Amino acid sequence: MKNRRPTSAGAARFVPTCSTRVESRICAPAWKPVTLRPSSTEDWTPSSKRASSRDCRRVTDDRDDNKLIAERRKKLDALREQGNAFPNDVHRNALADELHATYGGHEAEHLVEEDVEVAVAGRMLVKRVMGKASFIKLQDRSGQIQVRVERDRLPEGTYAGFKRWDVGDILMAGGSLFKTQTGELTVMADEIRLVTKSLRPLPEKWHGLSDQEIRYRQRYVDLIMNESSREIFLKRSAIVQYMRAFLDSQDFLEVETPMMQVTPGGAIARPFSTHHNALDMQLYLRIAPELNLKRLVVGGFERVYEINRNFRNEGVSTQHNPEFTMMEAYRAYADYEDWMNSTEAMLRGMASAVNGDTLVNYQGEEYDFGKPFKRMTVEEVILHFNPDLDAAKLRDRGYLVGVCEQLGIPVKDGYGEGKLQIEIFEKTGEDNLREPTFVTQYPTEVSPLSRENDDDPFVTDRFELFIAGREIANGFSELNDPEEQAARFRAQAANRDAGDDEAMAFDHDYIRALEYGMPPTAGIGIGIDRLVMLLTDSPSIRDVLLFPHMRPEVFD
RNA sequence: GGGGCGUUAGCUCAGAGGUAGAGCAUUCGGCUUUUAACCGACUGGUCGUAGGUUCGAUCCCUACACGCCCCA
Repeated sequence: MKNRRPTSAGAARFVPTCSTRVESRICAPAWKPVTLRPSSTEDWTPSSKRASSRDCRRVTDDRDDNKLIAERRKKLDALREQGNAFPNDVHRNALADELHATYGGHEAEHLVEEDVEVAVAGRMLVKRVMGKASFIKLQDRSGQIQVRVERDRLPEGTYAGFKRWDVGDILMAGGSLFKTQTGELTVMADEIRLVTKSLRPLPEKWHGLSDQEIRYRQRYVDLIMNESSREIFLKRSAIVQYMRAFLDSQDFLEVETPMMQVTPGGAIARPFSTHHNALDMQLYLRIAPELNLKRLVVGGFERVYEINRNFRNEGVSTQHNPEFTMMEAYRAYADYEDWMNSTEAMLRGMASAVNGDTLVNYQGEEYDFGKPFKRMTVEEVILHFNPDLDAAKLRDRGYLVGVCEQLGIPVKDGYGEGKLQIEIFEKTGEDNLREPTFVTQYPTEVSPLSRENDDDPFVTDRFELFIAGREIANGFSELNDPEEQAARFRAQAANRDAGDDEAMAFDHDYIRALEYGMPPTAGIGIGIDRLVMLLTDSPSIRDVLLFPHMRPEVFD
């Protein structure tokens, strides 16, 4: 494996730090159930301001001649005639799920006696008109609530207007709670407003939206229609929150380091380049934050971490997105074994917190995060999956070249024994590492930033964590000998001169920083996107990215 | 970069070398406790794009675009 922090791919940057109700502005730990306070800070102001002149602008768009949209535009035109078609004086005092939680268990008669007045708002996803009365369902960020709309309970003319509203429109309804004959908690509306007109029809109510391309390109439609998709991104947020809380509780400092770098470093990967006009210079988007984070350890921030985007100019696949999210953490006075232990503890706690179980089901397989993770060296993995190989010759270049040829692995002149081992490991081992497994003792040759093992300088004090055949984390004791690091950079530079455009550049300032002295330190990188895939049973990285990279859509 | 599959109404999907179909949605009518509400009537299409073969192509062929999957 190349010396990158998790090869994690893809990621979405949308990482809300607070999953509690926005209104309350109170963040709860992700792994605790979020409690919703009934009738909290959202008050409902039933007044509606009358239209100002600016609202009478007629905005028409004749680009789309779709009948369904044209019909809705006409309805919007009528709304503009009547006043402000896009009011912003709408307030609610209840969320759907909070009402179900609080009143769902109440007896129907009891509920009537209580006379609970609520104001709800959301997108109308169901509309059933039965003459002079109707049932609708509104969806807010918490869930759905049914509303009964009766002509004779509303001001004159309101019901006639309501009948012209469309599924997809955003409404506000005020009234008291009751239960229908089948026991469904429902709001009996004595006020109802069309708050925002929707011009585009939603997908069909039963099959929903299944077209993958539209789900990715128009994520907003996917989020409206597919609860499973909403759940993935809620869980993604909970995962990141758990990780932050885990690190914060151990006194780690969260930092942000540059995305734009003069010398991209910290990983072996192809960068994106860009140009700074005022300075007239080429800049690169970072491929990893590693070197900057270790500069901070030199500076005395002994425990730091960053959760942010990396960019790698490589292929796009179910496992790779050009920009992806990585957590990197560095801890002074610790070694790679400490990081294996805390990584294991963190993932165990995370699985319980996020999924309620240490058993993780992924694509038909089950992995128990509750059991101790396996630990094997690179050479042990190679021998385990290639039992015919001669253990005594695993560091014999000629022998390894022969093995590679047998396996159909192209061998380049510059490859040493370590690189050849890793090629064999990747070809025959990685996919088969299903149960959570720490693979240790990566060859020094492919680990230019890792500390050599004291007993065996052929390898470094480094590990990668594999789950379901995929690299989830990469960590090591950091190389803090500036002269050794300079020699490693020179070796990389030689590779670069030999035509390897992924090889690391010599970073003079990083060497200078190490020359001031970096305490013994160990670091880790965890690919957030792949972790989210694992914990949400998602087969493609695009499923866990809100806006995955796509070729541009053609609008004609 | 290579290979396979796909692209038909707003959505979910059928379809066959001879002027294009269903369900839902829309529109109109009916209906005051529905649950994919129901009943009746209507409407809706450059069949991804561009060429080619053919008397005739949405269907066959080629290229391209976009997507999904696999491989490098």
